[in-house]
Amino acid sequence: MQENLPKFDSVFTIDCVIFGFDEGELKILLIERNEEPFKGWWALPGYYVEQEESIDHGAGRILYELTGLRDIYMEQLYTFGDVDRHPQGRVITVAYFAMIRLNGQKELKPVNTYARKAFWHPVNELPKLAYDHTKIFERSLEKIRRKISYQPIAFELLPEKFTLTQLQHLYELILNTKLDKRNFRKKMLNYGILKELDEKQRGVSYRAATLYKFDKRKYARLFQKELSFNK
Amino acid sequence: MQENLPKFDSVFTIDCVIFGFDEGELKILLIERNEEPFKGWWALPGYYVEQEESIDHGAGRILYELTGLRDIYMEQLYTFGDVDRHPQGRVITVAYFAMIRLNGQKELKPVNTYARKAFWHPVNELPKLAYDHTKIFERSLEKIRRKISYQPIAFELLPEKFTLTQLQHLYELILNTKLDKRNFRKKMLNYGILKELDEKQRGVSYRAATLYKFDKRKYARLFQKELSFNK
DNA sequence: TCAAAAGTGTTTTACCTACACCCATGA
DNA sequence: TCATGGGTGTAGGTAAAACACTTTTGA
Repeated sequence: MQENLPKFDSVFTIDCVIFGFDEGELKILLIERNEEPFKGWWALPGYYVEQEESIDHGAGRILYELTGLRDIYMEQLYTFGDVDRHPQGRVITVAYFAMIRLNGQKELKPVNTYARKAFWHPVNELPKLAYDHTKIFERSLEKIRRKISYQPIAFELLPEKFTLTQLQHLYELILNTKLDKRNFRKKMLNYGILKELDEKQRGVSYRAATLYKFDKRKYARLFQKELSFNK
Repeated sequence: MQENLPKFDSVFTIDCVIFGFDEGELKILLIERNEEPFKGWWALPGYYVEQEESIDHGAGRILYELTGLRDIYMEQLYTFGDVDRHPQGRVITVAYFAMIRLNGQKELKPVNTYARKAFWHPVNELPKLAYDHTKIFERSLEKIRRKISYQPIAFELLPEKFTLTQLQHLYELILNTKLDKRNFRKKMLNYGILKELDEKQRGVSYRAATLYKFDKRKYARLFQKELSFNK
């Protein structure tokens, strides 16, 4: 950096809101902080962006270091830049979010000692979080609610094979509402992005449900095209 | 800021994409830079965020200093943080956008000498802009396209009194498509957010069109409520 | 009287909504 | 055989899409 640019005591960080679905609950990934300020508090995984990395790269790196999770596709949510959001000075944070599949709940191992541990926490009973992380979380919840209403992103949270009822429950959870079973199934199947499998649910004490898979290619064709105003 | 926080040679800036509608064209506000790098180039109005101001505040201040425009409601668009986006070092920028009404095209007077002048430029024939500002502009155009498809934000660009045809032309311009006149009018009037005035267009050499006003209160009631998934 | 834009209605189609019963399975 | 969720269809309403002609005005 050349000298003729002003220098500020400014710091940027990244914070990640990672949603998962487990045991019938919507959860987010939290860490227990191992550093001041807010030592011992729970917080979103977040840390400083390095000088020589893009913020997208930083988001991936930080998530890995604090949780051991790798190669998660995250989307930028919003940038929070109130003056007093950090007790020690001016820290602007770029929030990212992602929805991921919890295959068998692998253990989360922070690589960085900055996090004492990382764990999944149900969104319904979140405690007070460090900094303005509660606000960041709330904004991300609004975001996925809005998004799920026009793109079936819920698949990202489900196991590879799932039943329509599981899918419906997830929608109901995220949207905090009840949906009509027949209408829900009709609509989902109509999208044409579900592949019905020959397989059925196993080990349930009631009629076993058909399993479905999500068809990524058809999904992309349907939802990545331009949104169009109705003529 | 306390000493125990790492210090980076990092700088944040704000860049503003301000849309206006004039002479039947969609325009954005550009400045001519009066400082290196890119001295003499055209760029989005943008500058450094100060230490003791929130980024929202910074956006308003910077726009005022570079253009003389005040009290414009801007919305955060996206944060751009590639490593090489600024030739002199690491600069992360938060982009904001707004759509404003050009009442009689007041002259734009930069308060800061950093901008030699500020002016409106049609979006269809934009030259190469400084930094990655072309990319920022393109992203903001996508954003208003998407947004106008579910919220009638086009009003913000129009004069207080406007005809339905003017409104339709603006939609067609932003969406880059032709719309059916009858369907367009039906849909717009059905929203119930337009007040028909007793007044007609004047000074045109054809049948004068009825003027309409935008009903802010009804608009707010309609579009600020929660989006709901269809049951 | 001509040019130019204003203004207007109907039919078809697609999708959303509401709603209730029988079926298959394991305990 | 019972409890539990799986699975299915139809009718009514609303909104979008397609489509063409008459009216008004000033030049």
